[in-house]
Amino acid sequence: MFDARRLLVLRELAARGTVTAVAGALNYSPSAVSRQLAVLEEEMGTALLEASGRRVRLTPAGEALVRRAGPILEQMERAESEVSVLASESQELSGRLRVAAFQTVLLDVIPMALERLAHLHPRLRVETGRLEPEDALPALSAHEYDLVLEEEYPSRPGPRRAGVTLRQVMTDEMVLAVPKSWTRVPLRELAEHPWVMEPAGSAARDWATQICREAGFEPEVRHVSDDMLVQLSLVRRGHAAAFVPETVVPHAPSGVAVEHLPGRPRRTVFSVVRAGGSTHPACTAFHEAFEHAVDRLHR
Amino acid sequence: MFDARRLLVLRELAARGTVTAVAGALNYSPSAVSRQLAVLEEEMGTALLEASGRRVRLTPAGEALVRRAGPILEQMERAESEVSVLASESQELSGRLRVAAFQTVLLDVIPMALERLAHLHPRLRVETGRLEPEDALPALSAHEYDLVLEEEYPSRPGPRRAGVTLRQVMTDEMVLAVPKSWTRVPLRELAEHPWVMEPAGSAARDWATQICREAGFEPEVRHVSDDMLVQLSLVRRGHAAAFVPETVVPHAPSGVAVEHLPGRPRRTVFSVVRAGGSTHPACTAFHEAFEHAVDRLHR
DNA sequence: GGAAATCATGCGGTTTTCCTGCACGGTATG
DNA sequence: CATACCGTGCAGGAAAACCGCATGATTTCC
Repeated sequence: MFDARRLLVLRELAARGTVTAVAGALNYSPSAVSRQLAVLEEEMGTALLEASGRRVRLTPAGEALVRRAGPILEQMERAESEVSVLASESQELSGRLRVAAFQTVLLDVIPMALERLAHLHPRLRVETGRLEPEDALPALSAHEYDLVLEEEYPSRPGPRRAGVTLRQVMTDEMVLAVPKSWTRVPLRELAEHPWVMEPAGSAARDWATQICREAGFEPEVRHVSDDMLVQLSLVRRGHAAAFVPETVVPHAPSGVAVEHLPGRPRRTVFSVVRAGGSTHPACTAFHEAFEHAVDRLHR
Repeated sequence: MFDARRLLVLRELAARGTVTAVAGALNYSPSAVSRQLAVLEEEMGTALLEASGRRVRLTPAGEALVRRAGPILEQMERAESEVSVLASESQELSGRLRVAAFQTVLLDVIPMALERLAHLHPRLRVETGRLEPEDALPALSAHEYDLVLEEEYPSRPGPRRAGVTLRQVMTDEMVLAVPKSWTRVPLRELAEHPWVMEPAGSAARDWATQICREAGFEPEVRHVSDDMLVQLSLVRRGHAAAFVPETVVPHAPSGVAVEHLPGRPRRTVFSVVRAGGSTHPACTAFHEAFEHAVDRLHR
């Protein structure tokens, strides 16, 4: 019988294409990954990959094994979660939970949630990191993180994904931030003013652009930043208008005026975990703490 | 993530109750088993077993993990089988197949099947062993054997079991063996003669006893042996009558007369494999060779 | 077309893991 | 109360796993 943990390596290889990339994702050296795969081939009694130029390609047997890997690893994680649930009834929650998030929740909600978690579950070690949305899912399935927070904007449904469980954890009104020096103007009259928006291709940018178009103009994006604090600074100095989530408004310096948008659109924030881990007590505890923090923040 | 192979150890513990017994079944030392379980507990982050007298008992978490173990190990084996099927399309069948059987098939059918397998799949190493029927299933799930042959007698359905796949591989007429010196007599007139039968509690013994009772008498079992050759020797020397499968008749020494039984009852022989391994090419090849051998034998 | 970058994979060498044998402490058995 | 039995620690030796580096092959880029 083979070591199922090696399936993680094989699956990463299928996803990333090169041994070196897998090594980077799993914090191994390339030679270690190469050896792991060689051992897996021995255990399986057949070749799973073949040289293809300077890279390697999966054989049909390798492809088949990758297809089987998901359910196996998911079941293993389900078992782990169930055992942890049973264990948490009689002992303190412990272990490690690695959470990836983005700036606007890292600013306030996450620290508040961490505070509560540290109090309720002192032996649970919660690590956080920032991750670009496109890296989130790969990092999740590579076990680089255990829980990823993502955001979604109205009428922009995100892609539906397999092997993970989503859960909405907060919603957040999107508001308009403009310099106080500007006269109070309706949205459509900002056509002539410069904007600061997030980088092209991001969900926030797409949504912002759409809002402007619906208001009848194409925004002049003079500044680009995915940092809300940078955006607010630009707004304060009179360089741009911006759409920001309500959560960051308390961080807005004086000189920034905030207005509701028509229809009061809201973004939603949800957590993504590997399907097998959705019932893990650490995951449950994080959700509880996160939602508790959101409650406190909204008061 | 934990090493799923340790689930095998845990499951054996659940089935056998003591660390020492597990060690015996898996060919490990008791301290190795103890260590494996301790490591599994570390990997799970919680206790899976607790001391109970001089033995050890599973905790609720341990019980839960055992329940999860079956599907996980089965899926892993299914994956292994699928990979082997793919591999056998492009390369010679290799590896090892451990087969447990009982005497009457070990005498002729198995050697003939081995001959064919050695010819068709020279790189497949087939090992055989003899096993008491009650040890067969535990040995199968402990991966001590990969395929077990069992026999079943008419109107004595065996227990239905989970996690394994059965397949009928031959049927065999049960005949009456008596010394040639005895006058040709119908079954019912053997009431006064001594019998040799298999040990009490075996399926063969139960069936034989039932046959005699249906013929109107209680057999006088003067000799007990599970060895058909011993039984036939006793018959030849005039010490007993016996029921034997037709397969062993060629081994009967002169001096043994064989007669059909009323209704020509047949025993069936079937193979048992772990459910995940039923599609493994080595398993398929064995079935093919076995059935081929049966065909040749019946000609 | 050749130099440089990229990629997979071997080879020492060190650290970690895993197993056996043995001994010890605790528990049932007679 | 002696004896057998069970689980588990502790050396010690064997195997596995990892890294860094070097090598050979291939692609990319100038």
